[in-house]
Amino acid sequence: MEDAKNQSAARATGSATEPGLGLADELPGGRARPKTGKSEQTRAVILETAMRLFQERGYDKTTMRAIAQEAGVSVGNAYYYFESKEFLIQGFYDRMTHDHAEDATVRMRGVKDFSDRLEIALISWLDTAAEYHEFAAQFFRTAADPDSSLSPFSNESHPARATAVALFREVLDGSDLAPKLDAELAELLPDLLWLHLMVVVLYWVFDRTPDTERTREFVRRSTPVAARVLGLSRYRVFRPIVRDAKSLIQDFILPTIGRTAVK
Amino acid sequence: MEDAKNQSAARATGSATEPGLGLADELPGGRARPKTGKSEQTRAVILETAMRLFQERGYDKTTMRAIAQEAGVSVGNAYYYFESKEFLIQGFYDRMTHDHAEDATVRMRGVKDFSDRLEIALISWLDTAAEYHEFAAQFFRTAADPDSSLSPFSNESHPARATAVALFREVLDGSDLAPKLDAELAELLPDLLWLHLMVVVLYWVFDRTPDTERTREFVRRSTPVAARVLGLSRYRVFRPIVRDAKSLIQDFILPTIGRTAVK
DNA sequence: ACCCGCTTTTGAACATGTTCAAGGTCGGCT
DNA sequence: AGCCGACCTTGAACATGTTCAAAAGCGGGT
Repeated sequence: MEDAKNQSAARATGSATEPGLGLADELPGGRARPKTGKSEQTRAVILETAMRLFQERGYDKTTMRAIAQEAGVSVGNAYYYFESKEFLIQGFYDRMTHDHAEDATVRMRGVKDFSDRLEIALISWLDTAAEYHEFAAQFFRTAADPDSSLSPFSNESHPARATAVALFREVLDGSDLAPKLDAELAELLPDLLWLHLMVVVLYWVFDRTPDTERTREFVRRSTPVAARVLGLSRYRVFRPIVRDAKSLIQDFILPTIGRTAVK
Repeated sequence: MEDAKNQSAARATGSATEPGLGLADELPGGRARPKTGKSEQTRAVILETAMRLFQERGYDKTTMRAIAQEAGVSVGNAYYYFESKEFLIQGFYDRMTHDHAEDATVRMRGVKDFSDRLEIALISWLDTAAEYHEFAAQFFRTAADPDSSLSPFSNESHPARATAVALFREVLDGSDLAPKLDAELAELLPDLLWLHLMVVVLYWVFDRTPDTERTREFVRRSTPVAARVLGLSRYRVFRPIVRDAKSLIQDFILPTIGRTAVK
């Protein structure tokens, strides 16, 4: 559990932040390394090829040899840029998060009702992720490993989560519910709504209905309930229970998922 | 996603129900097959050996070759009894569920307060699972695969879940809370509490504190909140929201997790 | 005793993720 | 030009889960 971290690894760092179309024109005369751009390009080719093959054949059926061959490089070269096969998934993760945030923002424009905004954000995720549902299960298995850096919670260095949480902050802030809420609670909500998305994702992964219609219905049904619970939270009677829930979330949930926004 | 199910597999069926000490003395002159007991014994030896090695070295570090060698059989023979390496995990799963139910029942004896009973049941699970925490992560990754028959929800043929749900029914029924609850809600609760356990398990898998102290604290803090929410549910004001939540659970949660008790 | 068919067992072969020592490329320095 | 060192690239070798055709028990019918 504490080993296997000292081989030739330690390469394949950073990047993975670009949605996929980067060509490294930026920072022409960078820090201290020449950075011909050639290297970045090789990396990009490998990633693009992998993502395409994953989508065409699924994760398990896509071999590293096939990726290397299609990308026109050697197997070892792929490993020079990506620590393991799993790390190639990161590409999807980042791209999806980016696309989702963009799409949801557009769709929410003009909508004020919190429940509606939340539903839009979640449905938007389902639409964005739709084309990957086929092999999402295999990808999910990997993401569930706490030791993997691909785990949605835990493991720092995940700007994707920050992007997603920011989106949910927008869901809340742009709604008519925001001004009515307790400030402290409002502070926790973006992370909590992201957690709601994680639950939806879990549901979605297991969903085998056509077009994941069941998950969509689940979203349509659960968002109004969530909205209603939040709406009620400001009444006096609930003061104590809201306090409990808040501290529970603050002390035990957020610290575990990477405290994106907490101070 | 729909293939690889027609090879030499289809063996390695049933069983996996015994906590581990079965020797097949029962049913001496069984149905139609001789069933020397030899076969069952080989299977048992392989399973026991595998479980021991998993515990000693972890899941990934235990090779099928090592299991076979230690068990004194050939690799192929292990595959004759177990469809894959993952299926060996089932042994743990079943044993733990059994031990947990037994231990929790004893510990709850005499305790009436619902919150206390729930806490006992959950802490009991943590104690039962403690020795496996080391390699639980690796096991968890497998369990997260919707296509795997080891997934805690979905995939029928899991008596373990029924056992666990029955335990939580006992948690509720033996408490002072039971008579105060709406009958319909009470019917859903066992499954819901089992879901609570699943959340705790998720938390536990990611928990790296000594003796998983953080998870224990999480349990101690979350059970009173759960109890309070349930206690409140019988008041009139909440009628509508309870109704919403109930139908949400009934229509979307339970059917997905294998409707252990629903009718 | 012998053969038949079934279950059980074997071990070599296969597939695929991963490693690694060796070599190649390239920009700059002398 | 020629060399240096860092960065890239290669492909064979390795580790391990899995398959499969063949062989080895084994029980009963003749």
